[in-house]
Amino acid sequence: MSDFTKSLRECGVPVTAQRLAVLRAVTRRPHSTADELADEVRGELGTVSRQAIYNVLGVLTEKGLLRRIQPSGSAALYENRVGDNHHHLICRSCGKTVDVDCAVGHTPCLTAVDDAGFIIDEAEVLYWGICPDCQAGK
Amino acid sequence: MSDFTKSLRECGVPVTAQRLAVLRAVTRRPHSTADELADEVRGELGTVSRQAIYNVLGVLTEKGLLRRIQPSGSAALYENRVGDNHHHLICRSCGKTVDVDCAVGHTPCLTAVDDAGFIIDEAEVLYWGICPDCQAGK
DNA sequence: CATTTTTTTGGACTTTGTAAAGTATTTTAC
DNA sequence: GTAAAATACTTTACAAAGTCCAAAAAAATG
Repeated sequence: MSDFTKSLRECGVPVTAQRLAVLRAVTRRPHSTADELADEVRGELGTVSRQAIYNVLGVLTEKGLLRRIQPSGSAALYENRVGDNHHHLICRSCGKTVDVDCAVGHTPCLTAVDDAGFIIDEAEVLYWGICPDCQAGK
Repeated sequence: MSDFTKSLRECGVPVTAQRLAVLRAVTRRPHSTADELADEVRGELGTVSRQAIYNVLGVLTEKGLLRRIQPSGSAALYENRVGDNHHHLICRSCGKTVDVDCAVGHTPCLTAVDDAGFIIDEAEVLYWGICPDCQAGK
């Protein structure tokens, strides 16, 4: 049984070809949009409906197998690196997105903050800047 | 001359009724979507095109008079509190968004991070959780 | 294996945002 | 102030991202 199959079982969701293919696609191409993942999945399975992709991404995100990030000015991106407190660097020029480990290491911002009564479960950090390639004028 | 007029002049952009009304609307209702702001503006000016709202929000954001935040799963939100390094708490349940001062005070995350060669100009932090009202089951 | 639950499909629809061309307003220079 | 030039606004059309819904298919359950 594949690792992905096991993950799905552990989350209590039925195992389908589409879900396995989405998990593989996200692993191959982290920080991809739903549309890009749909292309990847179709390369494996043939025809897959757009709705199925959105359903799968929604379920897997909800179950914590995937993480969704939504940078300003682009569609939502998905990645399978979950469980650690890493953040993202995004290029304002080309949109390239790369992982970056948390500055403080242990959910830094989550603790030292006036929480206004909120129960906080996640601190999402987006660093905006210009990537090396765009600095070089490529 | 109103403060908003002065701000626009200082940014070198022509002063129009629509721009002033958008600035007032954002001040009255920070963390609003373009659509909500359009309603506010129309309450003041009567008919205003959707495109004008988007144009104005774009220009003012670009000039640094407004700030745009784009939480996952909702349209972009705008606020007029700029220039300080504050962040946002967002309720996963009702979407309520409130300001929160930066935990460390001085662009904390911007400095201590492996920047992968990026030139970083902003660290955007979104804290996700459940607001007091939703905790109370309202 | 049959039943029940859940997912996937396919199409239409909504929301959010952008583009382009023409008209109106604001600014700038007298 | 007034006229010319620059800029913004309106209107219409379009595109992208995502959702809704009912029927068909697949997976889980007993």
